[in-house]
Amino acid sequence: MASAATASAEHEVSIGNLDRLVGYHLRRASAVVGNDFSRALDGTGIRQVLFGILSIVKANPGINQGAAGRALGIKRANMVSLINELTDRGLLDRKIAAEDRRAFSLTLSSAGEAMFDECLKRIGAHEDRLMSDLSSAERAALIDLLSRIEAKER
Amino acid sequence: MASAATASAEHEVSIGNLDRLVGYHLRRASAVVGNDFSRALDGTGIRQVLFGILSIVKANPGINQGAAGRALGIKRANMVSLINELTDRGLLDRKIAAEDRRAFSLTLSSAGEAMFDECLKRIGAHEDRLMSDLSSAERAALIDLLSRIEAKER
DNA sequence: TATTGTTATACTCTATAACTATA
DNA sequence: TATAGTTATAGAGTATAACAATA
Repeated sequence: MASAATASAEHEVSIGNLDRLVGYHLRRASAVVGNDFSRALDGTGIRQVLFGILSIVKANPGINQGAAGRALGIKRANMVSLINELTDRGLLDRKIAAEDRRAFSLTLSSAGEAMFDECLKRIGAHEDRLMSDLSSAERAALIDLLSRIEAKER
Repeated sequence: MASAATASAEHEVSIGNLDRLVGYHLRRASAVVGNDFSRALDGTGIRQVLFGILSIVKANPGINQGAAGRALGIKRANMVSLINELTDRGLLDRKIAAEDRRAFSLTLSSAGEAMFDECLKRIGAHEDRLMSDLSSAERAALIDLLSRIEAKER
């Protein structure tokens, strides 16, 4: 006894087996959040990846590109232009690492700190808005479930 | 009293505030699942988007490109080459819709049905593997939570 | 006028291979 | 030899604008 499809804007369109796939819902939910993230940070020029870098540099001052990229799942080759973008904008300071002259030591500039704080404030509001239908226990449970899937990376 | 970071491969790298952001974990988990999806369907030439289209056409025989794209969050312009790819490979049948001569009516060919079944089988195993640390209740709860976030699309 | 499908185009993200300079 | 950063390049995914045919 499948319940009749509720009359929606598009007449009777089912997504079929997709509806039971975690991967499909991850993709869609991630896209919804990503789009709203962009709107929330509109005018800052900061995108999801860039905020990730600011966050990891803030948490690990002096970290180098490779380690930051590894922690974020970004390939070294792709880190180059991202780090350039942030240093060119004056948000990151980059200097040759004392212990390893091949590496760059990254820190947030004061402009970077300010940008980080502004973004974090907006992101907090953005997440609260999108997660408004979840209790705080559900929100924590969601993060826990997602982390357990992330751990399956290979 | 923050607990000391467990000694991991990379020495003491924290992702900072990212760890409390649903959006970050959605991105990472979605990437992990997407990568494993690719490996699972290796050799079929079917990617996540393409499987989505096969699934919706199977569930809604005769649907047109626009409606399928709308249900999947794919722009009409981007549907064109995706549908071409599937029809060129003989997986989809496309014919001018009787009721609206502007539109194409899409159905799975028998090769498309076979491909869908094969993919669904592999995807089932892939999801079971990735979700092996979640109970079935947790897996259902996860899909429910993600659906509630998807509903926030605008 | 609005909608279906189309073309052209561009930007972001991601992936690989080959190079340099240091270790 | 291995690693840090770099360059070049390619393929996906996604976004917009403008057009023809049909509604």
